[in-house]
Amino acid sequence: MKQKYTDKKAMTNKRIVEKAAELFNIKGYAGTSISDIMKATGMEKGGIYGHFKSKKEIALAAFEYNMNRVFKSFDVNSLNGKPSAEKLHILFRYLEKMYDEPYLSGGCPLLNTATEVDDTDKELLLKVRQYLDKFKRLICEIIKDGVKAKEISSKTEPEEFAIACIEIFEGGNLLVKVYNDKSYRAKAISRIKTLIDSEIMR
Amino acid sequence: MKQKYTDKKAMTNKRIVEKAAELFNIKGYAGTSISDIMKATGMEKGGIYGHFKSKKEIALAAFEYNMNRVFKSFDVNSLNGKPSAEKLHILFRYLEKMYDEPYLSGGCPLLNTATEVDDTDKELLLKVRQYLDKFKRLICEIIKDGVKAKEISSKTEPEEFAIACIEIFEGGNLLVKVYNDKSYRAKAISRIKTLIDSEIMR
DNA sequence: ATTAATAAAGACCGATCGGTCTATTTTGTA
DNA sequence: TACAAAATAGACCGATCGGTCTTTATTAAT
Repeated sequence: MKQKYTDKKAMTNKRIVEKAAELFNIKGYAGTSISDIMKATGMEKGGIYGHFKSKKEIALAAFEYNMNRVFKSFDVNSLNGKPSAEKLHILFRYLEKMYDEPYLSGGCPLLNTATEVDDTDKELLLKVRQYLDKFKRLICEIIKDGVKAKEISSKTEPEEFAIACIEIFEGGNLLVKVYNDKSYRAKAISRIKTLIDSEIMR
Repeated sequence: MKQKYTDKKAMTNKRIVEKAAELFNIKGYAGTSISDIMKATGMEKGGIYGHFKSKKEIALAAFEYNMNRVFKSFDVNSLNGKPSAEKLHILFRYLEKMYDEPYLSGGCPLLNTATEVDDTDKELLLKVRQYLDKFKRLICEIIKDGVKAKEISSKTEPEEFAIACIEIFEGGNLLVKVYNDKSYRAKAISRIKTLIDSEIMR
């Protein structure tokens, strides 16, 4: 059977991506070398290049891995039936937990990757954009549902509102870095909560 | 006279810092090589290392240069006598202009530098912290004056408020990068304005 | 057990990295 | 104009970069 080969390949592939994802998120794309990945995986160069054709291919896979790790375990269906404000609150509380070290070291991959590659690598920037769009859409859908259910003022622009939430969140993530203090993220999220409440009809 | 030597040295030093500042802000610390700086300045390696003892010394000077460029031409005294809300509005309008390309290519140096070095270079991170503190203090002082003048509610926490403004601003700067669209900064600033107005007593 | 296919190892490549050192040029002094 | 000092050039260094290629293990099929 061909299954066993494929399994092994997939497992090794995953090991490389996992380790590389952490390195890239901490030291950046330019700051991480193949030899760093070799040390982290315990593999030799030939082994790694049997899985990826270039450093950038690893970086692309690593970024996707980090982003999926953040969002994958969020169950959208668990929000069903809840008021919009609570939905958003649950989302950001979830993110606060996901962004905690050591689960995700190096901070927000969106923030890290965007700031590094925006002027230097279109392909990676596009991937960042895709995931930020996804993040935005998630918030947008909650808002739209809330407006439909007449919980949220119809004057609320879902896109604008989502952008506002994301900017506060990422701004918070930045200050977490600068002051090495997670409470900035918590406070940012509580400001997002205030913003949400101000859009709720009563 | 010794003056002429010193002048020349200072001028060359400035030329190196200027060019390096742009490169570091666009390509990052790890992504910028000495040979990049050689090309940009038209100087040879020996000349550059006559001015700085290491790449990091150049990076430190370059970051300070970028930050001073952003804040230096802001005249705090010009705010005298104006209402607090207008003071803050003037500040962020000023920043919006300063952050426009091509005047400052590569985006916000605070954002760029913090995200790259937070896990890798304590010295640079400290510099970032210093300038972010300065930024925060500037906003804080305006708020405190406003509270004293009974324009702003005494319930407003100056520190918290300043942090909120900075996070929105930097979040906006991040989205400018991701979508390559300056309007995200403008919209972020208009949300900061809304935030300010909500603290004004009427 | 033999053979074919796959995966991984690791020697090797040219290019470039940050940094040093000496030779040369430019500048100021006498 | 001769000399000293300061500034710059550029050859040179070992280390490391990303990437390739051949050899060696490992695994599956016969």
